[in-house]
Order: sequence, then C-alpha cells, then structure tokens
Amino acid sequence: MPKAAPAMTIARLAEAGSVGVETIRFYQRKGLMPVPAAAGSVRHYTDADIKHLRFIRSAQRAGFSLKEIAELLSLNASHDRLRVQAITRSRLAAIDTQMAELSAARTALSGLLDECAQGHDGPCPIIATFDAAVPACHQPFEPK
Amino acid sequence: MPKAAPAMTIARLAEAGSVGVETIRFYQRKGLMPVPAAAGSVRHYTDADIKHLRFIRSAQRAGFSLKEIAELLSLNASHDRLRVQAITRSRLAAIDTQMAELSAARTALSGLLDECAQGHDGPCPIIATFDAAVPACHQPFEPK
DNA sequence: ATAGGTTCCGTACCACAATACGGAGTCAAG
DNA sequence: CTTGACTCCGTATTGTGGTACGGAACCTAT
Repeated sequence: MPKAAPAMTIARLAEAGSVGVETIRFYQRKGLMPVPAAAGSVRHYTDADIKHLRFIRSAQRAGFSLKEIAELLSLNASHDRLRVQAITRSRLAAIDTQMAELSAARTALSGLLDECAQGHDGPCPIIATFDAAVPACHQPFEPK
Repeated sequence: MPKAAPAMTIARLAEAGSVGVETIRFYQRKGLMPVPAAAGSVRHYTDADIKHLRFIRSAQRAGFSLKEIAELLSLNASHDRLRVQAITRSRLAAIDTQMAELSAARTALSGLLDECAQGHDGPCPIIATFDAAVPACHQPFEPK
C-alpha cells in the first residue's frame, strides 16, 4: 500500500487556497463552501475543495460579490446557463464601467501629477482642482 | 436690492452634490467637510462647499479612501506638494494594478461567456472553470 | 498517558462608508 | 400662531468581507 497522503485538514486547505482558516469557516457559514461530513470528528477536504476555493477567489477577483458567487455556485447544480450568462453579462458591463472610470481617473491624476511636479509655487494643482478657499477642517480623522 | 439667493441649507448642499443630508453630516464628523459657523441656529453653505463636496466625490471615484481624502485636504493647507505627489503616485500604481486585474477578468469572462452561449450541453463552462464535483451547499445565503 | 497543537463552534469584533432613528429645537407659510 | 418641514445632534444599525477569541474536544508524537 503506497504511503497515504497526509489527510487534508482545514489548515492545509487554507494554505492551498492562500486564505486563513477562519476565512474558510466563514465561507462555509455563508454556504459558499460545502462542509464535508466529518470522517471521525475532524473534516477532511479534497482537491475538489481546493478548486472550489480557488473558484471563489478568482470570481472575487473578477469583481463578483460573495452573494453573486453563491448564486453562481447554486446555478451550477440547476444548470441554468441563461441565468449564469445574465449574471456574467452584467458583471462584464460593470467591469466596463469601472474600467472607464478608472481610466478617466488615471488620466486626470497623471496629468495633475505632472503639473504638480513641474511648478512648486502656490497650491498644488491636484488639490486645487477644487479651488475654493478651504476653511479649517483639521479634526483628526476618526478621533477615537 | 436684487432678490437674495434662497440661502443654502444642508439639504440644498446635499442635492447639489447628489448625496444625502446624512452623508454630509457624516463627512463633517469625519473632518472631511468644514462645519460652517451657524448663522443663527441653522448653518448656511456656499459654493465653496459644493466644490469641496464635489472634490470629495471625485477623489472617491479616483479610488481614494475617505481617510486619504482627509489627508489630501489637510495637505492643501500645509502645502506639502511632495506628499501629495507621493499619495497620488501610489494611487496611480493601485489604479494600474486594478485595471490590469479587471482587464484580465474581462478577457476571461467574455471568453467564457462566448463558450457558454455556444454550446448548451453539460455544465456551463463559466462555472466549470472550477470543474470539480460540487457537493450540495445550498443553504440560503445569510439566512437571517 | 500526557503535553501541545488542531479542530470545531459560537460569538464578538474590525474597518469602511454610509444610512436610519428619535427627540428637541427652529424657521417660514398659511 | 399654529402646523409642518427642516435642522441639529447623538446614537444605533446596515452591508460587506472578513479576523479574533475562548473553551471544549480531539489527534499525534514522545
């Protein structure tokens, strides 16, 4: 019998997915991850769980919220491809909007940065973009 | 005497900035907006406040957090252009990172969308990107 | 067999950016 | 001069995505 793989516990799964143990338990509570039936009193995970976890993380990187990811996962079972496509399309639209916004912000900021780096007299144009007199508002942020 | 402008109250300012009244009070608490000395027992705002508010909103669109915006505003007073430039540069870098991520996500998603829209047998490739068997995990999300 | 590390579980807490709520005061129109 | 809208103020609650904590049970190496 070949030597058994060292049984994937939650800590190993967490490491494989580059997340914390608590994060996995959090996902389980949210219904995002299946909770495997315990073999004994400690759960064991499989490669499928790693993939599952990675799916969650990459969907997150694509901008899906955990709620949407939960829906996508539940649709996996129901085979409702049209719904999946609809969700994906709206995410694509949101990405386009966000990219446009970021791109506009990028243009504006880098222009202002150049301006600001050039001269050095008077108020910085980055902030002077709002060029009204600013009365004192120097309370520390969140003075707990 | 020309007819007086109708005195800008917090509600009017909120409308001009497309935010809620509560949001303005929230910004004031955070030190992001000056709290004008009350003329009588009700505060009056000026065009400068509208600009101030719009600055906050556009900086937010550029991805700055309220904390960073507070710092930018305080630097306006101290004329520390180098610091402003540093903050701006790091924001630009973050924007570039985020755009790259979004762009990658966009490519991936739109490819998958095409694939999914084409065929209609088997599991949807969008979800099959994570192609492991998914045990039931159908607890409602956030079952309050 | 016992010490030390993990796991499991519930509950609490964090940051962020608001939003809601309730009561007291005030202002302006009918 | 009353009524209704608006203001001010503090405190509480929301949603999102986690992170932390404490105790009990359990598993493993010595």
